[in-house]
Amino acid sequence: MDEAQDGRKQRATQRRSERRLQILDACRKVFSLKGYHASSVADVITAANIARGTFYLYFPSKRAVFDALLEEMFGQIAGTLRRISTARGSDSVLEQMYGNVRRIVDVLEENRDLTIILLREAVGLDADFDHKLNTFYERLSGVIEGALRLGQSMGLVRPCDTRLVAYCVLGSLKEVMLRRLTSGDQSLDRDGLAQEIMDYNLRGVFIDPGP
Amino acid sequence: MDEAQDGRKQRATQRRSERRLQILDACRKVFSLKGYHASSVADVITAANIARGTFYLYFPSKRAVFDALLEEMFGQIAGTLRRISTARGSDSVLEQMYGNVRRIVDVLEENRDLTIILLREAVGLDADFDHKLNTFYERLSGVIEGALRLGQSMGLVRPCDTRLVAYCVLGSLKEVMLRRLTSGDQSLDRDGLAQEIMDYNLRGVFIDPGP
Amino acid sequence: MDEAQDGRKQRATQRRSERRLQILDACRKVFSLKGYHASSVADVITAANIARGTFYLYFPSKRAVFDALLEEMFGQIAGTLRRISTARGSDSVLEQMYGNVRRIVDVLEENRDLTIILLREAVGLDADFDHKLNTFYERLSGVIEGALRLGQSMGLVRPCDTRLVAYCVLGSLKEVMLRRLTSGDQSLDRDGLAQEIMDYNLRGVFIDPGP
Amino acid sequence: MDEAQDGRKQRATQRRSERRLQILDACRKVFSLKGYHASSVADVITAANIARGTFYLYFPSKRAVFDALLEEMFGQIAGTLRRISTARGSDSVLEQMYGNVRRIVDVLEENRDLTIILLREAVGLDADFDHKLNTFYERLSGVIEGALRLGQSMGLVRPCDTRLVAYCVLGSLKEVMLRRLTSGDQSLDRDGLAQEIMDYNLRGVFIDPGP
DNA sequence: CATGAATGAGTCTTCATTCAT
DNA sequence: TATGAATGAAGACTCATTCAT
Repeated sequence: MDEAQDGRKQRATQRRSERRLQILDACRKVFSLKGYHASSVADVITAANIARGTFYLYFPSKRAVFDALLEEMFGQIAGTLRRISTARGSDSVLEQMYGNVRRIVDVLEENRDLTIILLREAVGLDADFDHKLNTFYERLSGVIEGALRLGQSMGLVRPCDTRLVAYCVLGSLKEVMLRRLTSGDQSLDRDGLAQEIMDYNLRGVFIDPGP
Repeated sequence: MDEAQDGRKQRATQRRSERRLQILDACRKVFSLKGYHASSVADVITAANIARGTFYLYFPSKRAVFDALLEEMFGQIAGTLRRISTARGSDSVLEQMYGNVRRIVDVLEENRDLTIILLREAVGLDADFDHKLNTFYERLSGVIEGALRLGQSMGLVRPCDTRLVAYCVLGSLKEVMLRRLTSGDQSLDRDGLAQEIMDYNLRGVFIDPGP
Repeated sequence: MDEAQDGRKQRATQRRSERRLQILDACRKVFSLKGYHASSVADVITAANIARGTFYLYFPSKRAVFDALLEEMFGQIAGTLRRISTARGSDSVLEQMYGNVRRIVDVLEENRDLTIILLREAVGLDADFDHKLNTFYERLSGVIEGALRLGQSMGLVRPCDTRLVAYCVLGSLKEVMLRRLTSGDQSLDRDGLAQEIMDYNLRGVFIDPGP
Repeated sequence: MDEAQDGRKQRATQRRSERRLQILDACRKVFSLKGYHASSVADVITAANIARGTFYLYFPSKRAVFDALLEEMFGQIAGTLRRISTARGSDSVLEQMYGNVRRIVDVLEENRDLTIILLREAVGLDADFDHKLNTFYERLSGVIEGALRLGQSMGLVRPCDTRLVAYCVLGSLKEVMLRRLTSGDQSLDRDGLAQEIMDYNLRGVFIDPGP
């Protein structure tokens, strides 16, 4: 393969990936506005300013776009999580936990559109779709469960059904963020929000009246 | 009106309400299997073994059935909740709380189909639908928030953003129950489940390492 | 057959025909308000305050009612027409013609509902229906054509294609009455209306400028 | 935009308008055969030999086609009418009138399908539909009324209620043409037909027996 | 690569008519 | 005779996907 060819191919690949991003951007906007199911391919191509056929040149189906968005989101969330370190010189465990929660809140708020899509779009329109979304949450709760197990081994987390509690943690986060993002209520700043979530998950709501 | 007529009318009313239940049952089954949006009226009438027109004789639209199911569910849940009493001779506060959680778990498990429908139904396809579902959850979280406020006034609940924490509680319950009901994992019995949920919501996951 | 039986039968027949009239009345009202096609059997039985099945006990179909109304209307119109008489002592031919037109106007205005139905409801929803309505108008134009022929033989009507002109007469009457009844414009009284129609049909619109 | 693109666009536009005409043609045929209301979209697409979706690609609804046909017809009719001129050197007033009637007859006969649709379509099934059709005839009778007024000011038309007489003229034309087109009776040629209609409308049916 | 016209299976809902009671 | 629950064929319209240009 000569260099001219090589260069041409690279540029082509680049153009292709730009186009892809353009479509993804449009979908993010459209889906978050009307919801995945209510958004038609017509909406998408209008927003992306491309022809109908072009859409199918970059994605095999409407659902494939959703998959890509899902993947993107998972990557971002996973990327923010830091393993709790007990190494000498590290921040306190609580501080590290708070950091994780805070960063997740940041990611979700900064990807408001995507987050709303994820939290609202539930299962039911097609089996494939169901499976993808389910898997996504399973992966998330898997990460949380791992953290809980680690915490237990470090004596930081009380004995509990880690699988079940992971779902609790995931569920509380989902519900709070969905309400926050869709209601637009920003009376609490991100710090406060992260703190409340942390407090709730770490300590619950109870004040032990004592013996 | 003579007695014969009276009797006929009564029987007619009864038959009518039986038919209605038959349709509701079919919808519960179908909706919980495929989801509300993915279920067509055709699915429903097949399951109910009735003619297309008969469906519309008992419900003005597909959504009306959903409304009815929603109402039924809310009634059941609301009916299980008991106000925490500190009157002399009452069970301990913790026991009363546990009772509430346990009864909710019971209701949800015993209405598996309905619960699954509620927990997974997508928003976004129909504004009316969205609104109904939203309102339903708002009512639920309102109940929880009221309980938290009461708890605070009784010195049982720590100071917190009750609205936000109510969403946390709701979210954790939703997620756990959805996973349990859809995965079919019954490794934990209902008592254990209620206990875990209680522990999580009351005490969080943390063991304070102390000073 | 004994007399008791006979009496019973008579009373039954009478009840039956009363019931029939009650239904016809309701149909007249309903059809004239919404039009035949837009009126459902449900509308009719509500208006008649009878059960669905009862309707089909007295009429084999919705269209059959329309036929009956049609017949009734034709009878009334035909009944108003008087043969023009040239016998000594009769009113003048013009006066007799005016009388006919005037009586038709009366009948149509006094059966406003029925008239509107007839004039508005056109063909197109079912072949049977088409045929009935067509026949009705054919009978009417037949009567008019007969009158024209008679007029010709009496030297009162100019030579013309009587069939075609009969349609013209019928058409002009239909259109004028439809507009009058549906617009509610009563700026002209019945006398004036009849006079204008007569003038138009007898003399046309033209003033011969002369030689 | 380069020339190749330009050419492509032009051809596309042309194909589009051809398709549109193909559908309009099919509708004309189908509607005139069964009537607008009785014709289903299924009938139309069968006749046009296109897919269901294609129909909705060119027209937003079944009624929209009707609107288009209506507009087309009105344009044709309005286009045939010539204002009566009394300028020196013009044809005689009678000849000009005859010309108008004759041309209308031509248009109606040459658009047989369309004419039949217009003349028989039922009102009452759809308010929008009713309104469109009504407006159409109001426009037509408006044109006629204007002509009558002009005639009066020129001393050609006798004093009369121009509005009412306009309806008479319209009605007579409608009825005659409907019968002619649907019965297929062509015993009279177009010249004779126009002459009869003219005579009827100008002079009526009467021979004044004189004093 | 890009286009957009064409497709057709699938959706909810209506309503004249029948029939067991 | 009267009832009204049940029927099911038919209707208009949507939209993800394909494919010839």
